[in-house]
Amino acid sequence: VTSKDRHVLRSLDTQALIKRFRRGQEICGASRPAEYWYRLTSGVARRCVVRPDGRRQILDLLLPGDYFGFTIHDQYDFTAEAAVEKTLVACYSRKRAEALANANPEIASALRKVAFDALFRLETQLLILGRVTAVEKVGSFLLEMAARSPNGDEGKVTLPVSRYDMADYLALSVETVSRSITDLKHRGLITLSGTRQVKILKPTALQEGRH
Amino acid sequence: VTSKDRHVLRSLDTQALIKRFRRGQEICGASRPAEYWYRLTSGVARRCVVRPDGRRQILDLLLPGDYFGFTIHDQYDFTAEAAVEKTLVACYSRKRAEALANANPEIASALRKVAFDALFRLETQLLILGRVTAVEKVGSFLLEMAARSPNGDEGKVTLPVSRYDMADYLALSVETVSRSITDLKHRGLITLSGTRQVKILKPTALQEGRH
DNA sequence: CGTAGTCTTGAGTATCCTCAACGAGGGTGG
DNA sequence: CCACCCTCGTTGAGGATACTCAAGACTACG
Repeated sequence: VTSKDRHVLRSLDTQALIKRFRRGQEICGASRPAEYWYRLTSGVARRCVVRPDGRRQILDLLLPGDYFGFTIHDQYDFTAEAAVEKTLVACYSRKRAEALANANPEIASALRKVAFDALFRLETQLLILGRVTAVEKVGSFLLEMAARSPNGDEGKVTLPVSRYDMADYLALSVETVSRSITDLKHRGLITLSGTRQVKILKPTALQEGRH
Repeated sequence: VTSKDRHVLRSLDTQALIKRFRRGQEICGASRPAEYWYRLTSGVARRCVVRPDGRRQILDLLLPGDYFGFTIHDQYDFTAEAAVEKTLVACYSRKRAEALANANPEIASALRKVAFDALFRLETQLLILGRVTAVEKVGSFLLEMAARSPNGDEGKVTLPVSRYDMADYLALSVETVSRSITDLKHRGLITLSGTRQVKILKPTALQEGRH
């Protein structure tokens, strides 16, 4: 997604509805008519489903600039919730956005690209979930967050979510997530300041994971 | 994706290149220029990547009618291979397809939908990977294959891939996949005719998984 | 200051991976 | 036609890993 695409899509903003959510509030719910496409403006949100066994699986972690809500069905097949206070979301009427896309090829092209972007996020998460050990999963998660953070290149990351959310994203138990983090800390691959501030010291070793 | 969308996209076929692949042959390779979008015409293909530890992860299983090759980057970030003999693939020049989409909103809309379709396949796989036990994963895999097969409603499925491919799709070892299948058989949830012909007897119990 | 939610650590158990062996089927070549 | 090889599929045994249940620290907030 180029900056030009982002700029083109801003022309939708005149029609958009900006909504504000508190932590834990539902942005859109499963099995309700899929009226809108969304862009996260600020804050953090999670897109999740509840599995037959009652567990929650987070399908996507939304950071500012991310588009979501794409579906082929008439209803959403997921629930989206704000993960922090003061989460702002731009809501685009699907009908109107599609009409604009039909009228303007540039918008259609930009829309395609943000959809491919969502595809790429899902692939990345799939690769993380496919890893064997818990330490590998948590390590890859930290690296992905660093890659998606604005200032992540330096190795400093502020985790956008709680350990519980990390567990539901990685399909692990909270305890295992916590243990993996302390393990990485003891092995000198990361350091912590508080529970959310992580500094990545050895990215390549994090990627490998196995001791 | 409606039949109308499928019909609209067939107008791209006049420009398409139909290629034929043997089992195991590479359709497109990682880190090569992403020139084409693809549609699987007949046969089966797998889209996969190799992880840092040398394992292979299958990111998507392509059945007839599935589109693939979408990426935001200039190069493919995956490898696609035919999984059976006589696999036919329609290759659409990305440039020309985009030009046609820009000229014709109907094509652009249909293209969006097949991209959302790919997104949905990925989400489904993510949900399967997130399940806890191996039996649950294999069970959900069988159900998904039944859902995607033309005559799967009856509960009869022909598995399109080997146990090894299933293992790489589910991020399990081959042995565990095999054991899970015999387990499901002993518990009376499925029956086998040969190794690839599965009949699903109790779909709901398969979904639950846990004994 | 108390309470609720978050985070961490411990102990025991169930699950899955690894290594290993063996059987079945399909091709090839003598 | 048969021996041979190769891939695929299954089963067994042992060890590593993650889950569950449980309890205790830390934090934020009213």
